[in-house]
Amino acid sequence: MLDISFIRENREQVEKAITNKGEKDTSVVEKVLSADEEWRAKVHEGDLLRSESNTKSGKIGQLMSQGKKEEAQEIIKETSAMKEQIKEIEEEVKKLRIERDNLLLRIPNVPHPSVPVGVTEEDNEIFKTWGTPNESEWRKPHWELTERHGWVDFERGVKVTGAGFPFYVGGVAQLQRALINYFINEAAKAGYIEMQAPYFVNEDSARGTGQIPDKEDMMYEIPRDGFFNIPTAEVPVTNYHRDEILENKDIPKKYVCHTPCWRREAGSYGKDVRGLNRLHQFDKVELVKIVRPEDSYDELESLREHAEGLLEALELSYRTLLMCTGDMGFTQSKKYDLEVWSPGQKRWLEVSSCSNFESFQARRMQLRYRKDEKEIEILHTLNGSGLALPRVVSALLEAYQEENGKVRIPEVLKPFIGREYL
RNA sequence: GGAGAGGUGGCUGAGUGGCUGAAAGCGCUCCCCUGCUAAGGGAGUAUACCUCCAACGAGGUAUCGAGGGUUCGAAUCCCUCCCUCUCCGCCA
Repeated sequence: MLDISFIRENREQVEKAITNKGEKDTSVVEKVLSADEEWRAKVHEGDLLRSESNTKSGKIGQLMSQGKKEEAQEIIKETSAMKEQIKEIEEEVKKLRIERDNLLLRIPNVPHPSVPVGVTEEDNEIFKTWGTPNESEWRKPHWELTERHGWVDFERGVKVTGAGFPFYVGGVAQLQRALINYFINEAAKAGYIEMQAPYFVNEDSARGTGQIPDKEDMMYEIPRDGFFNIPTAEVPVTNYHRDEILENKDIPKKYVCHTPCWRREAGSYGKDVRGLNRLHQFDKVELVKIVRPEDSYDELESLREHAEGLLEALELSYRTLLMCTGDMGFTQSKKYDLEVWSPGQKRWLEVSSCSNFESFQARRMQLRYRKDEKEIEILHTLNGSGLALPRVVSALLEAYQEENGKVRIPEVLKPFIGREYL
């Protein structure tokens, strides 16, 4: 959610942001401004009336205690008349407020000036490439390897739950656990506080990070209890400090959290979802930062570098994309995607997405800090995967396979597994 | 899940219809006093929104778990929900 006064003062910039993010109709800005004006006028009208009524009610109290019942009766008549009017205005205020806020929630975050303007993924900028994508023909896709070794059981996953909920068995289960440990350890070294979070969140939390409204279809729901399964640890971890005013000395906050993630992924099919490429449940280690506004872009770079460092330590070739305005999503102001090279599939797989939300999420969730004695300011939030597990696993299996079908264990993971081959 | 108790400011805790945005204490900030230090005195110390102002600032409204209701007027009375605690049940 953008600041309404920011929209008031930077109307053209906001309209341009909407266009650049791929929405043709910018009339929502016009609408939100006029709704806001209407709302403010009504609020003022109500405030004045209530003030008058409060004064009169006070007088009634005085008169009553002095025993002047008749005089009091006079005023009671007056205030009774006002009562209905106040109620009416209050209802209108409420209606206008909801109207304004609904419009406000439909305005996307404004992209940072450094973000390339574009429409589709074609327009994303290749920010950097690390390593050389291995093109050798003999390398098999990971699903052949996992099948041969019995490492991932898709069929029984279907039987027990449904498509997209595989079992990991033996080597790959071990590998995933090793990766999770490695990722968390690295984050801890970099100053992130390790956290374990709930796997369900309530509606307020889903709204806080921007999953609702509009993106509730991505989440699994537990309607009986009013919960959503988390689609990413971003949701519980960022909401951890929702509705709080943090002390200046406690900023920045940096958290690392491993959770399973559930996503309905409606409408996807074909080779995109083959093997481990796209699942309904997957594990991810997530990095979340809550920082001072003036630091957020530096923090985005260090977040990206941290995630890149993990792939480098695993010696997996990757590239980093700077997402263009049209491909970056509603809530972000700047976003990098990290894509690892999958030598068996000969394609890039997204394994991390590092974003700065500026104050967009923090404003929704009233996440603030005391800047000094006089001022309280909205914080900036960021998050990035560090990293998403299944695609790292597939790239790893494919990259570390040998022609005889065996899979070597990367150097940095050996301490966790304790042998040469998986 | 059943029975009972309760949710007030950064914390502790008063407050059962008007003078309570809220006593008192603690904490914190600033000032004063004091050379003897686990001392004393004073002032200040919630958040959001609206209006006015070039600005410093001034004024108003709302908020005592959340939402609704009663009333001229609600922290205080009524209803619903959420949460916490105690006992019982269940349980990794």
